Amino acid sequence: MANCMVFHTQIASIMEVLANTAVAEICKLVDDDYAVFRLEITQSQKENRGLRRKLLEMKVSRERAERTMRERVLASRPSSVKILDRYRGMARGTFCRRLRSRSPFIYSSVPVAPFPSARVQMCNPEFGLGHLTGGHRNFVKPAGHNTWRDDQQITLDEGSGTSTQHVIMIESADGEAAGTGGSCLVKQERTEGDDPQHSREIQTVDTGDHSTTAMPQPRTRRSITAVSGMPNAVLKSETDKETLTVTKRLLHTGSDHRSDPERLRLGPLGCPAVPGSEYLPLFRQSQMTDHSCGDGDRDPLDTGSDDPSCSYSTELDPGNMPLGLETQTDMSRGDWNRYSSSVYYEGCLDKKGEGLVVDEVKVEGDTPPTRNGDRHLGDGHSQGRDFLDYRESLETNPNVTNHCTLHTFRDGDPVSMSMGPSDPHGSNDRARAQAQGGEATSGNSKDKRFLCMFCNKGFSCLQKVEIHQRVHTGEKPFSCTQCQMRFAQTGDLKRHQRVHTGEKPFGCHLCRASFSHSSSLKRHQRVHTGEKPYSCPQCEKRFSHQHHLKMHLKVHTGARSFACTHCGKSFSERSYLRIHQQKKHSIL
DNA sequence: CTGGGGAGGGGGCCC
DNA sequence: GGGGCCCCCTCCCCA
Repeated sequence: MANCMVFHTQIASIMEVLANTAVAEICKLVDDDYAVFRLEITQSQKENRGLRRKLLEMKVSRERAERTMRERVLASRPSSVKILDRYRGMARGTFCRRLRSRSPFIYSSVPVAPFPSARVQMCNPEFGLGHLTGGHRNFVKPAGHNTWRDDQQITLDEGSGTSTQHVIMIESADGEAAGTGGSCLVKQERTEGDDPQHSREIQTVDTGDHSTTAMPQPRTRRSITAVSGMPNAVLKSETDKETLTVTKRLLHTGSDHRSDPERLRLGPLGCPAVPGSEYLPLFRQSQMTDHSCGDGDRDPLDTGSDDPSCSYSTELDPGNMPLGLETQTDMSRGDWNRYSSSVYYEGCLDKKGEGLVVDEVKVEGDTPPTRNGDRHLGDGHSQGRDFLDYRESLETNPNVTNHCTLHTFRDGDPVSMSMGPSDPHGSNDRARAQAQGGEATSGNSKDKRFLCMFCNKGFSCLQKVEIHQRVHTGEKPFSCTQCQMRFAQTGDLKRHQRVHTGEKPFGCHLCRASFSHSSSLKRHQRVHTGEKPYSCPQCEKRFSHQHHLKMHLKVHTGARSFACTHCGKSFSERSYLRIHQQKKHSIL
């Protein structure tokens, strides 16, 4: 019996040992698996971060590529604004004026004249020779001149090269409405070499000619407290000696977001540093006023939609000169497209002025989704389109606050009024229609649960989302072996290859015409049916072709977008201009 | 010669 | 993958 008890005890102890061993092994396995899982999770997280980083880099690289493209175009245009290296002095009594120019390097009108450190000056030969110092002509606007013309030359004097100065400018959108009576504040900071008597940092300067004329008091006076905050742009010369900090802050948030300087502040279009130039662009934004009531004063180079990046006909109403930086933009002719990226990207130059650093992608969605203007932002075809579509997609984001009254722009866009064959009074663009119709995305239905990470648009399956997102990422995995063109969708490539093969599978059953596009056939068949779905809203004339209507609308608007650079003669179409130049100027 | 209009080519994108 | 729509571009004809 005793032996039996001992035996049982031994067995029990053995069982316990075995159990403990088993538990230990199980725990070890669990720990190992846990470690493996953790490692995998960590790796996945790293991959995710890497992908996000790549995605962001892709965006930035695309943005830079576009900017480079624009810079090339802009570089060929004479800039009327210069930032001088040395301070040349400036007379007292210079007022803050609104700068406006076609140049992309238009900055701020900063009335810093009373200070030796004045560095931003307005110069206009028309106003007479001001104070000549050091070979630089600084012009002071005389009494009686309340306006600045397009052709005014503007000189920005950066002051002495040894001092670091900050010019902070405040203006408000309602300054536009304030007309000439508005004012702006200029905060000027000097970090070294300041004359104590000029150490005032804040000065309120009336933009009107109050010194000589009894202009009404400005309706708006900005508080200097609004100056505080981070500078929106820090620009540094290549010599790294001078820093010009400009802050613009919107003090009045009116309903018209077109003039929102925060939104238009600095974009890739706004800060293109001219290669090889030491001049630093500060702003290029709303000076690109393009009034539809063109009076022929447009820059011949400004060919409307023809010039994707350099078209900023800036026609101001002399009697209603707004204030400060020009922030009004007339998008009535699709000008949004010209600097769409500047609208949606907040950027600033890095310290070396090497390029834009995209801080964030603004998704305010207050940009009119016009694609009727100029879709050519960059290379003349698809590059700009991507951004437009990206912007357009942003507008469809239900999470995006849409402050913009889209119809406001479209009302001014004669082209978009009657473009749709089914809807002669607007919204032929489906995305636009969706946005306008309140369905911000096409994926609100239950079966469209796969959302685009960029625009939140919904799709029914993951693959469709992936294809759609190529719109945003610019990915074009399908390339043509014969012409190196690339496409985001395989169907597009297949269709494109008919260009090389000559295949035209879509034949008209009423005639012998055949087409490579099904839509071309359908469009062609209107020849037989007499269908003219595109009607002019102004003269009730109808067209079978959308482009016909678009061209026809120019008859009403008087738009002449294509100007000859040799004789200045304007044409409504590029082909007319080309023929003219071939015949008149022997330009091929 | 100019410019309005007709028509086709072709890419982007969505369903 | 195909169909379809939208858009821009270009060429051509003709008053």
